[in-house]
Amino acid sequence: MSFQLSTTEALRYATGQSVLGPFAVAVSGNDVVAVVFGKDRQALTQDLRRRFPGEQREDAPALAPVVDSVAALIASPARRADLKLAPSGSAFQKRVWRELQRIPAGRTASYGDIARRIGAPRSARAVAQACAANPIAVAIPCHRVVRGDGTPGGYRWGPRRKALLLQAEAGL
DNA sequence: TATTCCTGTCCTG
DNA sequence: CAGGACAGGAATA
Repeated sequence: MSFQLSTTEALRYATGQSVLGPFAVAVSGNDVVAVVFGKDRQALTQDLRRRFPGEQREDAPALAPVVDSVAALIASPARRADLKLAPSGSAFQKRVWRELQRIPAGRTASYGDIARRIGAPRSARAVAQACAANPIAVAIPCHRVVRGDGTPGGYRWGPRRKALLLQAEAGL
């Protein structure tokens, strides 16, 4: 849940535009801790404030390269992003998120598949819940998880974004 | 096809 | 602390 770093430095964030709409990226030190979508700046900062109750400040100049990297990743989700990710969550959630990062671009896995791979074969629904709680959109590819029957399943950021992401990495 | 139960988390009262 | 809601799925009737 909450995490502690050796520095007393506040969380830094910046916003940007992508092919899937406005987004925000938050970093702690050099680690990306969140990538979220939202309809405008106000919704984005409100989302961040809800996720990270502690002190935080906008730092657009310093984070410009990170914003560019994230925007490029959203446009081409199949590419390998050189971002250091540090999502905070429960042990179960981290197991799920780690497994998601092993799904190759252009491929999908079902919620049940992920549940089996982390050794919790009955926990497909809990896996879906963990996907929904994924704090780092696109970079942790929760969009590559679909239902066992092949239908898309849900997506925290809307079915349209999920479909577009999958379509973007389908042709390789 | 419709019920029922299962699993881990989060939100509410 | 109890109960319900979830981005699912397997088992059962």
